[in-house]
Amino acid sequence: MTTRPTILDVAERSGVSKSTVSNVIRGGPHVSAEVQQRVLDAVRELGYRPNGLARQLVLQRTSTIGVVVGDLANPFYGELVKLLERYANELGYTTIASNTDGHPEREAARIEALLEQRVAGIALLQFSGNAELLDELLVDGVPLALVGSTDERVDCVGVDETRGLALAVRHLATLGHRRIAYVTSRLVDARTDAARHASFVRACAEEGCAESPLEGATAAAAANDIVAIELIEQLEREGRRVPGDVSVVGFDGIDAAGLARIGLTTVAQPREELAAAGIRLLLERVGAGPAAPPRTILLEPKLVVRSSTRREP
Amino acid sequence: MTTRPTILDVAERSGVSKSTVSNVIRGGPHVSAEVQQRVLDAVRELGYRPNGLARQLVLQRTSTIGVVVGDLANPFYGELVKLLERYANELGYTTIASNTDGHPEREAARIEALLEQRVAGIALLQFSGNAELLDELLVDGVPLALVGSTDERVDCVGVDETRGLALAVRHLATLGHRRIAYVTSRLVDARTDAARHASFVRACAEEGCAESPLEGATAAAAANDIVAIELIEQLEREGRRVPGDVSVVGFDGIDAAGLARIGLTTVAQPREELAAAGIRLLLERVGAGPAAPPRTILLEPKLVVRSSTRREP
DNA sequence: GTGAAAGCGCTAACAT
DNA sequence: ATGTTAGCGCTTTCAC
Repeated sequence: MTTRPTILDVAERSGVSKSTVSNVIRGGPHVSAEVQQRVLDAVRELGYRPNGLARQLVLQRTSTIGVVVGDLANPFYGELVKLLERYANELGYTTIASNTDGHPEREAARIEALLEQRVAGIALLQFSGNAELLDELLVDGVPLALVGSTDERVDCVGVDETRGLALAVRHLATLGHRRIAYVTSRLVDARTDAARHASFVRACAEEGCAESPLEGATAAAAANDIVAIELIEQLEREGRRVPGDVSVVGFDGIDAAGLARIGLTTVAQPREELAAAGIRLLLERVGAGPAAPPRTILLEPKLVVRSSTRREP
Repeated sequence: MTTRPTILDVAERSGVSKSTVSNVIRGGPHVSAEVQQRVLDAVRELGYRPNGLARQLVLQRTSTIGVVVGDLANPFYGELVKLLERYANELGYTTIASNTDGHPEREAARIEALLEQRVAGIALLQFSGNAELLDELLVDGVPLALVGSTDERVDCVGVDETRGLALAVRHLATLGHRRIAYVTSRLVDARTDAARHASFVRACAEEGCAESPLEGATAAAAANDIVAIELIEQLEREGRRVPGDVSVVGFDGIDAAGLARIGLTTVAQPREELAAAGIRLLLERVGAGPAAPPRTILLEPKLVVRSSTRREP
């Protein structure tokens, strides 16, 4: 046998029809114990493995969900993808993760590929914000969930960015800082960056602080933890100590931030909840169809104070 | 139209047969420019998207490769998965990444699911070493590639662990260290851990060093960078400075190791080459069939000296 | 309780 | 150059 056994081979070997084999494999009804045993034996002897492709084709639905992420090497998203897979698995779904490296064209291409595989739905992790693409997906009725960013038109779960940055800026203001820089990098997706920067500006206004260039600032809020950690590197290379000369606060709450030698004060996102809600939203959408109104879930971020921030002398 | 258009709808709309549609879609031969245009128009107007499931079913082969990884949240593997996907894409393949959390049962289950999806092959990233499982896969003729670990029975690409630990131990010995600890953690897969520990022991013998418990050691070699970084944390929490009181060297070469505040001396693995060779090996196996003898590619690790190691006073 | 038959959407000979 | 036809492996009525 050079080719894989099919359901027909199992049927032949156990002396029943393929419908009966199908019934026992899927735990269907109406199978006598004796026949069941015969079929199971044949399955084992033949090393039969059901063809998921054929099954999904005839069922007209798959239990695969696509996960598209900008940068898998960013541990925050690596962990999110991992959690998304775990929760999906618990509900009987598998995931296909696709990395876009932050390129909108790649993003569109990966989504297209996912759709050709007829995934049940797609979780978008660092969505580029490409409105045209989103429109197409929406008119196509593709079940979608934005995780970690928001858009009124689709289901999404994210952290309250406004509140997160308010937490960060207030913390800095309480420590006496008044001139605060906002720092980002190319690796932060535009959408997230825009949201955080806007929230930063608002928070500054509320707390009586001013956004300043890094050179003149006594503190800095970074777009995320990776940026924050790189910022600390850069600052210290230039001879400005953290937190001695400048305080730094990050966003996300990656593990590395908690290392004693890093000690990054940061606004932590609840990763487990983000993933759990993302999957829940997505699968509810799969069930409800495109007509149901989109929902937004806003989770509470949490300020974790460590040693990268201190009172302005 | 509540259901997705099929190739038949396109055929009808453009007034040709479905084979012709198929021909233009796959860039097949024998299509007049005029018909081609008509078909393309219909595709666009209908928003037709080929059903990859159906195509793969009839083609009897898929262009998906499965990637099973122990811990996606470990940035070394996150990046590896990302690179694997990139190289696979370049060759016209897509990837499905599955996380096992290091559980052998989950590993077997995820592989089974991948096989039911009829993936063309599987890249195993932190393989548990489950010999029974490996046997089954081998007799089934599943194209396999071990990335980052080795086994004579299958294709694999890894770094020369023996050489890597020799580099680490020699470095430490040159600095005057004689009592060296080997440190690991539960999160390191057993297979990798065993290989590295064995290499460590051999290197110690060659360099005239002795493996010592951490308490009495002046230096430590960690199973990987994550362990090394955690070790530094732990050591300093206990009041032993790094590298003042004890030198630490890691393995892998993750980005975090290069941060000034971490400054971890480590044995770096060439990630790009690992990924590129992994995909190449796997796809060549897909082409060559199970009969071809397995190949092992051993890449050279590189010692990167930073500030976590120094001369023993 | 079990089997026969009709597809799911597509590709690939083989006709025309 | 285009159409016809026979499946790929499976699920699912509907008979028996």
